[in-house]
Amino acid sequence: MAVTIHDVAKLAGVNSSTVSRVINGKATITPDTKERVYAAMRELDYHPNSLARSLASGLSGAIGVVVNARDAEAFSNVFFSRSLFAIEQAAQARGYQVIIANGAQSRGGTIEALMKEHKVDGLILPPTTVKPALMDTIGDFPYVVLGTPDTLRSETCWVDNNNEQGAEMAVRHLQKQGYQCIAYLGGHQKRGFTKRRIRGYQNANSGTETILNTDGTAENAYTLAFDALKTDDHPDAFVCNDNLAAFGLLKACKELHLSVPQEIGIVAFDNYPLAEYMDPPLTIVDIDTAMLGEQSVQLLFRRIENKVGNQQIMLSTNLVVRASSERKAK
Amino acid sequence: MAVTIHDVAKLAGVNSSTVSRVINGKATITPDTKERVYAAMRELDYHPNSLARSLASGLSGAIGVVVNARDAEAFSNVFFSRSLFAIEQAAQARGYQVIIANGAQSRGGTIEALMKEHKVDGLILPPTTVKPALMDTIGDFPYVVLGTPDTLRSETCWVDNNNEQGAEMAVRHLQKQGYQCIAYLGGHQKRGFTKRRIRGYQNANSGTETILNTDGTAENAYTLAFDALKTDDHPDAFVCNDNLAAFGLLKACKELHLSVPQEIGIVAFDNYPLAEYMDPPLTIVDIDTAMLGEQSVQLLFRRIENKVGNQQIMLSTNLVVRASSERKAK
DNA sequence: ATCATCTGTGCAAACGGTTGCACGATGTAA
DNA sequence: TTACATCGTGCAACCGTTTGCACAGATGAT
Repeated sequence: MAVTIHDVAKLAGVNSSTVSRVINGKATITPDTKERVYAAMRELDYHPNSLARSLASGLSGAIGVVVNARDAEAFSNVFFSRSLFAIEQAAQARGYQVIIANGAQSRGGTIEALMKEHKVDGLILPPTTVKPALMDTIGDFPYVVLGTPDTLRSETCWVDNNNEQGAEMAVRHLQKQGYQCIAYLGGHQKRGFTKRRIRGYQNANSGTETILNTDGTAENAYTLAFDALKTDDHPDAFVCNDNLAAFGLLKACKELHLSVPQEIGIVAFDNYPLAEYMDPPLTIVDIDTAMLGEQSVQLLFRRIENKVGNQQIMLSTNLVVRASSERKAK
Repeated sequence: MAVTIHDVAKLAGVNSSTVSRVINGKATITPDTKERVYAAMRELDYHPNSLARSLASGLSGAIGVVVNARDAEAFSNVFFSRSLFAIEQAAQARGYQVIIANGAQSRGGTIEALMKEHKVDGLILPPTTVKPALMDTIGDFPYVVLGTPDTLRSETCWVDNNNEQGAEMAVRHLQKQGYQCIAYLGGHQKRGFTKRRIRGYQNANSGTETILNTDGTAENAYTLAFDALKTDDHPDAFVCNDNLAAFGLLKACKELHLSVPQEIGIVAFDNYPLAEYMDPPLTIVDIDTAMLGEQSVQLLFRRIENKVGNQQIMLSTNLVVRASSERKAK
């Protein structure tokens, strides 16, 4: 049915191994022969069967991106999808396919299946999957964790943005703007990156320490912020764990007639598309998700080619200053 | 190196073809034999090589999801990533892998490569790729378009939500709430789904027709809405093409001290995570992205199994009524 | 008891490439 | 001229499955 390498070989008057070598460019071939092969390929509209290729070469030509999302909302968070965009781009540039696999850990087997059934040559994993059991089965199969694992931090291979540094930067910025009493708002305490952001907050904070952890919703952030702001000695600035928290906070400020940034300063993590349209526009600790995605793929390829051992890459974050924290500005 | 079907066969004392039949369950096998094979598989921790399997069976066991995103923002739009979540889920339930491929049309070849190199058994395509040239090369390869193609609408296979009906529903709802002069705000005119929403708006609208197309940004929506609302006989309600447009509109209303929903009613397409936290919470024409994704995969599988010809599936939308359009409520 | 049918399993040929080895032709140095 | 690399290509084994065909033994009908 489909045209194979043998058909091309016959038409070009050479052996199929020669065609293979022309395609892969690994051997020296007479320009004349090469031309005849190319011509035959063109004439027959030949496309090599990647499955046969993979079987023979032992390489699937794909990488797997594992996600751990319960629902569509978790899956569609900007952090993840922006990184995925960069991952796909970098992989495509190297001729690799990207396979996404959600909820891979739940059945306890999908990650293992992806590797052992030779569906992928390497994996990009979320930090939550990093557990001793998995690391045992993964052996020296190439993988990169996108984020900092809570455990086995120094023995695994990962790429992350520096959340601690980001929070420190946020606090220092607020301090420079003259805010005195800075609080931290939002995020589940149990999540690693929240913990690290809070640590950064604590490192840089010199005033009273106020940490208001939420369940992750804007609603909850609103409630907690409202209560905190009602008190007499309320905080005059907040570092928010994400845009949702900042959104709840803004609402609370509005209702209590506290002006932002005059009375309350706000810096939030994550640059949501809406952040700059908020009222006032939000100052943001921006995570370079594109760089994060790209670096993770590059590192993964180095691992696949066995050029390096486990490595850790920490990218720094950027502060995007907007009106919500610029006291002098207004 | 890796354990193969032959190792299992040897240990179980049978032929490898028997092992294959046990795995695939297509033939009748003596319970006793079956048990021995399973035991051997367990003992050796055998995982069938999917590449060899695919080569022999001619099926890759993967579907490709093609996207057309220039940048990370376009890629991470909630519509797409929510659908992708559902697609992945439905595919996984059938034991299929999901491969994502971005910008596949640009090089003019990636879609073709995915099919002709046997990387996928079927494709989910964005409407923008549907052009006569592609349909020629795609032949009877299984595919489903996620959205309504602008061309070849009746000859292609697609799944979409009923944008026209959604807009009609929005207008009728606003009319019932007593709004008289309803405008349409947002969206590029050239995009198919925007056109269809506008058609729905026109179908149901009985007052003056006002269509304010934007470049897609909240900024632009703000500007256009501001100008429109400054006039004496300004609209008293808007159907917004997306949440961003609604966001710009809300800002304009606030600055002009027009209260929502008393003076201005708003309904917007797409249920962004922040929509219900806005002030006031937005009434939404909700698209069931999960259903959209699932239906497209189910249809694709029917095509792969050659059970059906090209089909079109149109899903209706739901109105989620919140404060932004409930005049009587407040 | 005989013959036809059915069941479970083995054999071997695909599936469509890659690649180590061999070998003739050509080039280079003595 | 001889001896020895080097280069380009063919041969054939191999990657790990699936599957059509064959066949022996069990089953059932007559």
